[in-house]
Amino acid sequence: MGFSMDAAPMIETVRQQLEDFIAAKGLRRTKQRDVIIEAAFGTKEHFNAEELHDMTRKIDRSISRATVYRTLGLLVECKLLREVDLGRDQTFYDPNFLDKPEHNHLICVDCDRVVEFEDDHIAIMEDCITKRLGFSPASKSIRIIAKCDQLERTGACSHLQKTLETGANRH
Amino acid sequence: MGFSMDAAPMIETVRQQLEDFIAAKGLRRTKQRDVIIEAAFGTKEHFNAEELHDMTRKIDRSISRATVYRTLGLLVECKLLREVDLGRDQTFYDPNFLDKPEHNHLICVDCDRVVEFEDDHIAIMEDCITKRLGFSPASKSIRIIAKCDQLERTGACSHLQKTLETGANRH
DNA sequence: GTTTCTGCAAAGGTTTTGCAACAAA
DNA sequence: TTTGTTGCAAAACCTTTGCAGAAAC
Repeated sequence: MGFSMDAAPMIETVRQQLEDFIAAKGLRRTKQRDVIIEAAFGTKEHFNAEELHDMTRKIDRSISRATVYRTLGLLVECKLLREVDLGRDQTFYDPNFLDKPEHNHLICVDCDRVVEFEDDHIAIMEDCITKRLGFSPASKSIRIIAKCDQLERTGACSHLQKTLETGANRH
Repeated sequence: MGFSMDAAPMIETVRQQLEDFIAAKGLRRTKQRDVIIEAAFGTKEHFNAEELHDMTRKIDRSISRATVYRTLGLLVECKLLREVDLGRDQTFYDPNFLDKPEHNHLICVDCDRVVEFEDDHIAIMEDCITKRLGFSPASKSIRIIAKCDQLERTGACSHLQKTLETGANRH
């Protein structure tokens, strides 16, 4: 659940890109960094540091929280991973920006679902606004907070059901 | 600096709105809450809890950090204040949503300036996207990260200068 | 062999909370 | 008088960091 079928080729791309970054910076490739990448890009879900730590420990129990935090910094720095603000307390990380560099997020207040979406008009509008204000575009993050139609209509939402059953996404 | 000339009438509106909220919930009006409101809405700048605590202590030195945090929660709950994510570590609060309920933020990576803007097209687009994905709009937050044209062109930015001189906005 | 990396535990910074005294209604 | 509120200090929480040993080059 939550794991992509075609994650394997993606992970090779990621590994290569990190290796280049490591070489350029005179850093070292380690077993821990490989495991953390495997965990981080073996899912298409967003995760926080604690969740990634749990995922890595399923592969190698000895990996420490500190190493997870340090590697997350590295992965963000070399642009393999992006920080996303989902309106929760911790920093979340999104492994899907390699596939879809321009996507944004809709967050449901009812069922906590996070839906990714792309829209070409947004980029154009962002350009206009930025220039109008005397700046140049650097990046953007559009977060839409929404209410679940399914819940409103039927009184139940499949995602909320799932969340309650598995205890996932609790915060 | 950073204080609005017509803050006084605004504060009366705020006080009234909080009073209604307090009455409806069976809470109490206190000296501390009055002071915190005076500080929070006596500026048009965004602030974090620590900064608001400093501002209140200029009016009444005895007000504690805990009360500031608790009152911030109250003000957000009754929609007088809104939390904004400026990409920094702490939560910031924006007192300008009463005046401009639909505004968004542009944040400069060069000079840390935060510019508020409104744009009617955004609301329309947000509606389209939300409905397309099977949700109903609840709220949105668009954050544009930009680069300062002034700095790029002239090698200096008035805001950056000011920031360095006064030590404001440091983080 | 040198330099980077790791795990541990401790520290850092922000926000929340338990509690006894206090103030509002 | 009752109930909500405050200030203090401690706790909780996420994240970073110092250090000695281990691993990569």
